[in-house]
Amino acid sequence: MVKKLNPKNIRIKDIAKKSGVSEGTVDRVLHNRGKVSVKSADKVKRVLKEINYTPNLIARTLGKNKNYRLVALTPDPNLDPYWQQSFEGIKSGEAQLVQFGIHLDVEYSFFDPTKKESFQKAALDVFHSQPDGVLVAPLFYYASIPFFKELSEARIPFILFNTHIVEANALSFIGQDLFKSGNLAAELVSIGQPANSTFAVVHINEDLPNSVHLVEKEKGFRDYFVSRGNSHTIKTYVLNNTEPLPFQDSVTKILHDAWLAGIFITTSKAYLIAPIINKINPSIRIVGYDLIKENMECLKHGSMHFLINQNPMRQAKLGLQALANHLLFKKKIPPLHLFPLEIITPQNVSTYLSHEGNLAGITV
Amino acid sequence: MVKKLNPKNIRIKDIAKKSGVSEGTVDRVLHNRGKVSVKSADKVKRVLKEINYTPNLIARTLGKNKNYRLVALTPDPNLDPYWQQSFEGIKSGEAQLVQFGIHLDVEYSFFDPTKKESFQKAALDVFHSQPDGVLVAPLFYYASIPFFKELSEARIPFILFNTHIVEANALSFIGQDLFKSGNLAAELVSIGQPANSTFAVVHINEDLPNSVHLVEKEKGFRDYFVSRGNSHTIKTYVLNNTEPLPFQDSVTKILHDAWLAGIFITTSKAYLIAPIINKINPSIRIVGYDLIKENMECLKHGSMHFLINQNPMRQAKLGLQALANHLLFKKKIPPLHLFPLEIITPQNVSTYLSHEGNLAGITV
DNA sequence: AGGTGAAATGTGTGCGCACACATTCTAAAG
DNA sequence: CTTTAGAATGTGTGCGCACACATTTCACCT
Repeated sequence: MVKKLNPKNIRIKDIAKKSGVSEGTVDRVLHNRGKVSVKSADKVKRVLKEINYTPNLIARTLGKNKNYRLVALTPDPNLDPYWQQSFEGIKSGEAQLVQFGIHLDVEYSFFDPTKKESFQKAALDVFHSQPDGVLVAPLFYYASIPFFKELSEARIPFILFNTHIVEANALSFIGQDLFKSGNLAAELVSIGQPANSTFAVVHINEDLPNSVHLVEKEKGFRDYFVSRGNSHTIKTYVLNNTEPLPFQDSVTKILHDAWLAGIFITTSKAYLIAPIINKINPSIRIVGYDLIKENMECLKHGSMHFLINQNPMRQAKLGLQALANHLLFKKKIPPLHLFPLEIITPQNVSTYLSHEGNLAGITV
Repeated sequence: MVKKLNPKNIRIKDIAKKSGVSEGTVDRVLHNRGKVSVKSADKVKRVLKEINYTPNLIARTLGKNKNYRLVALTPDPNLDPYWQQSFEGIKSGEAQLVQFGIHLDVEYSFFDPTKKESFQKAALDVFHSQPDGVLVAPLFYYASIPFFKELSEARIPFILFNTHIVEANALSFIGQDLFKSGNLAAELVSIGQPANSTFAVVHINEDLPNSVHLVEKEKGFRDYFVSRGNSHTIKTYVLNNTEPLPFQDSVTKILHDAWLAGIFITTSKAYLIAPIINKINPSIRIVGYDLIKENMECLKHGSMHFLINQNPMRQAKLGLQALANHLLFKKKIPPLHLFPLEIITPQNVSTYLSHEGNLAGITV
């Protein structure tokens, strides 16, 4: 095997030697710890400028014998398979970090994704426990703003995922551009469809005006047709009661309302609608969200045609890793990490499944 | 900040204490270095069984003062934008590893992707340099088999990407399932199209019988229609001369041959065809491969409708990281890492672009 | 000149592992 | 009973960094 001593990497020791001071002084300059004379600081800075020092991130974490305590503030995974996947993503990120000797104390604070008050209570708990970092899916705009203000003031770093709240001033947002997501849904629902078709946007089981993310998707959906001067008709429906019988009734009513060419469901609950629709009129194209087991069944059976994958698992996993990168490796975190809008069809769904999980490496 | 001493992680030292032997003995047992009495070995093994020891991968690399020399055997990036992206992926992987203090000597051996002999020569060079690991895109089946045999015998680990050669007995393959890729292309080209349509498969600028990957895609394409008992007609064309004039001629001939509803181009060269077709008959749907600049232009202008992203950048990056995981971290590498088949449309193409590159973390 | 305190600077240690090397044990030979 | 090779076992060191702590420097005062 061909091997040779590594000549490349520059250590603090090298900088110290080059600038004629001790390692301690270099360390103080590098970290702005003060207690350095102007003269010494200059010497070190000059050397730093001429060579390109990149600290060894691995060595940096070595001496860390402290445990960071992080809290994930997300909807209760037991209430929704979507959030179940998100939960698994955090677990998976945790496990990966353990492999590298990084033991995080990850705690959870769950809330009911349909209840604003539940979120508020959970957020309060999180703040009182004063963690070292927070990963949060801020589903409720107004309820979350004061929480973020508190965190900021307490200098507790936090990362948003799933729903972007720009004013939060978070360390980073990880998720998708929901407006573009709506654009894409519109494209998928209308490909190969005749002019003058009618499409429906259906929101299921949510407090629509308070749910920015759903509104954003619909905006994108409508924008697609408007900006292309298309002659299609778009209708919006909100379904709240998901009890089987009244639900079936409302779905049937939608179909009687107009002859639809396609339906766009803005949540991961498309599987509740698809089979009903399909029985009545199998030619209606249905576009939904997420690789939930039930949705994939519909894809396979042909009662649903497209899914847009929000990849909650990877979002959460990345969120946790970003927090670790920030706290332990002191890496710079990009403030925005937008995921691609993944299109799932009956033909490629299987390739997304085998791919989830087995992410074995050293990178995002 | 809430912190506390880490109680969790078990070190070699702990195992040594628990089993009443020294760290050295534990180390010898862990790595099968021999020179351990049966009695001691048993004591250690018993402890190992009861506790779940996971070595700290970071600490493992710390003492490594050797440089591993890796060689990437890929088509010349200057000859093709697709391979340019692959090249960038390797570079990016390298940079990421440097951040963690891992300095790899990555060398390159390029070949002409259209010339078998060029591959053979480059492969020979690689073998003679006796690297510590190889990352290779084995475009030519028969030419690569003896190369892999040599590597195996010399116990040089190698990873395949882009094209899978099962018999190679590689450490791992990273890429896509090309048969399924053909399935997907068929689905995309036929969605919303009337029954009894005619579709064309077009191979561009390749030695078809020698190019397993293209044949596999066509098989998948045809299989889709056959297995669904569809009444469509499929035609195959091979275009070799890409000089503007004769090329335009052959494309026009294809269109005169039959009234086509859609065309599937099996390489990343769809951009050569799309504008020509679009001018003659803009209703023909075109499905191609890869986020090459030229292809994306066609998407935006509407002369192309779907791309399947093979993600050469991430394939190559993962390949390099897998090699590092194997050599440095001694992680187990999954023998097959199949990428999802990503569907690109005019509406989601931008989300794939911003996403490339800014992969900042500690994981795949 | 000697003393003093704060500022500046330097030194030492540990993180967990791999591996080189030193030491101890054991059994057979003398 | 001693010697000795060879096996078995134990100890020490370095990787690069962060941080605690020890030491030096120096201006200023008595």
